[in-house]
Amino acid sequence: MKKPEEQFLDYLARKRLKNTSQRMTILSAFLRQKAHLSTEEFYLQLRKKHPGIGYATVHRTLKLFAECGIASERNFGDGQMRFEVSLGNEHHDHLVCTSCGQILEFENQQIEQLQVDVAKTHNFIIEDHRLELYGLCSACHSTGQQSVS
Amino acid sequence: MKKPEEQFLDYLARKRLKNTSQRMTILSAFLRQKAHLSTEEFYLQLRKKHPGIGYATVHRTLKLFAECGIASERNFGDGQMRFEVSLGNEHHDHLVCTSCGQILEFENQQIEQLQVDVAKTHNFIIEDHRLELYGLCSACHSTGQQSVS
DNA sequence: CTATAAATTGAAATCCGTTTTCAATATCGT
DNA sequence: ACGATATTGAAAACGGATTTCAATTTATAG
Repeated sequence: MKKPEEQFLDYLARKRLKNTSQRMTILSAFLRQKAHLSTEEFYLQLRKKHPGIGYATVHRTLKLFAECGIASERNFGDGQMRFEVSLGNEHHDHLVCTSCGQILEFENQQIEQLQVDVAKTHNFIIEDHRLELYGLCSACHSTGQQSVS
Repeated sequence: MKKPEEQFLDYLARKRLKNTSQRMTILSAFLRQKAHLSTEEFYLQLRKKHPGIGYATVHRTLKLFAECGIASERNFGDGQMRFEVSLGNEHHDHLVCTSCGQILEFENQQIEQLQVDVAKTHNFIIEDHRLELYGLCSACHSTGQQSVS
């Protein structure tokens, strides 16, 4: 498995794009982050340490990460695009807490297989898929908490 | 099972909202439509027969349908909100063709059960979920068609 | 059947996240 | 170091969803 840094640099070289300090700063911050942050949230985090980097650059760089395969774009229906590290983090689906916003990942090979079966019966070729369960995470329902607002 | 018309009128009465000709026109057009239309697409269709009805009214009325349970909002990641008749159309997931845009529905009870199992192991209470398979429908891959553009 | 209060309507304006524009700056191959 | 080319940050533009507002329609009370 190639390292994300390497894969990104390869991609830049292949596309004749340039290696800039902003891109490297954003990459290392991105690889360090754990949560599924939106562009806005990520930008606000980054700005604390690197106030010089603009929102547009962050946005463009996250898109580059997605293009070169080290990140994947996610959309949990809240109107914000989110990015997660995908390289070295194999396919998984999500549990999204509607109370605290926490996003947990899970894998289930049986579900994956059943999806393939469904596709087969509809003569459909799967390119991608998404499965999200929305509800209350353990912490939120055990405290009786229903909402953060 | 209550009829959609009835359920909508009950909802209006309960909320002290008014029964207008626009709302009834939109309701009957909505119940008649088969595809998973976006607000914009639905509005353009409707306008052919009912040019007097404005986009804002269509939008507001579709939201009312969702509130009262006869429609459900869907988001297939293309940045458009879509509505489908949900009353009398039990839970199902979707196959979305990335070439022609067609949206097929399917149900799979085994997948549903596995989702419940996953939730249980994470001590998570499911309120809702979404499963979408993206790829090429039968028609699109059998003709070798890869894109409509 | 009015009169009146309240909800609705359509057009236009606003919102809000995403994406693009553009002039100044930085990078990279030579 | 030079010159061509890509990148940057700020601000503008974009696109779909939502709200505003004055005019109109509906429902209720008299």
